[in-house]
Amino acid sequence: MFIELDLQSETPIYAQLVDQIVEGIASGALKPGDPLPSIRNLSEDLGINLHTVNKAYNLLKQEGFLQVHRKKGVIVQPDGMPGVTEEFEEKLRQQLRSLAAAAAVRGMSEEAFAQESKSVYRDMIMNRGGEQR
Amino acid sequence: MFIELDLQSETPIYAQLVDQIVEGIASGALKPGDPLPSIRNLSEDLGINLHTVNKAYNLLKQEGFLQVHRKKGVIVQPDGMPGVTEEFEEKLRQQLRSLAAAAAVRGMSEEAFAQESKSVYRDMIMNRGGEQR
DNA sequence: ATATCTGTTATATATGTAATATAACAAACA
DNA sequence: TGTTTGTTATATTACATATATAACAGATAT
Repeated sequence: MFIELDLQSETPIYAQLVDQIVEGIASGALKPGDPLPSIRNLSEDLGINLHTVNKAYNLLKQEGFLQVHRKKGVIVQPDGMPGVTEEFEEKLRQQLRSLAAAAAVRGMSEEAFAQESKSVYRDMIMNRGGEQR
Repeated sequence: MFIELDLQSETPIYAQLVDQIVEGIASGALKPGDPLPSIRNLSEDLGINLHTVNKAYNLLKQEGFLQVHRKKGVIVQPDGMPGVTEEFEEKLRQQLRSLAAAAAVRGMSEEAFAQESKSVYRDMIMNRGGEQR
């Protein structure tokens, strides 16, 4: 796993972990069934506390992106990722609204904003095999 | 001004204020030079503390979206909004990356994501006169 | 069986942010 | 001369973040 933390950032450490793991799954670097480091291992590798990693793993488990077994440890959800729920759509729209407003006020056009969204999505997916969806 | 606060939300009150004012400017509901309610008036209207409104106004002033005068009170930036700086682009990309990853993992396609971005932007601008940019 | 590693849970503590409550000050205005 | 403006200062409450230990029970390997 390639996790880089910015301890000076205003975004909490646990949130950075969540983001980067989700991005790892989206990019294909993490595939369904893949094991993740144990809480203690990862926390030690990153030089942070056990509970910070635990919080991130639990959030991802609650969202359905991870499974946590006594046996297998922590693995990427092998039984299909959660889909586009109405709840997620609503959250997505709300966040996009905030970004779109800030962009529009600064003079960024609708096309530029949509294009930026598109290329960010594409850059994330790029090096993924053709096996998904 | 049409400000609606969700006191149960996990997004801070001051951030909700910032968001909605920026959206007001983006949508054209607030035009350059338009006055905003005084700190005390708005805080009383919304039933929140003076300092919470002050914090929001100050952030917007620092970003260049508002001007604060002893004379005129608080007004929407009349001398041209800040443009698309490199700093803003970077922040925008980072946030879009997080959203795009969550969308991709859930199976939302690149086109659907870009389309969502586009329509959210459009819905925000809709009822704006043709006077901008 | 014994030691070890897993996630899980419980406490406690330090730090920072968010939000509130008062209070006061100086500039501008009617 | 009051009144309203933004501004600043202080104090307090509540909550989130992150850390430090400690212990427990299930699972695994020696």
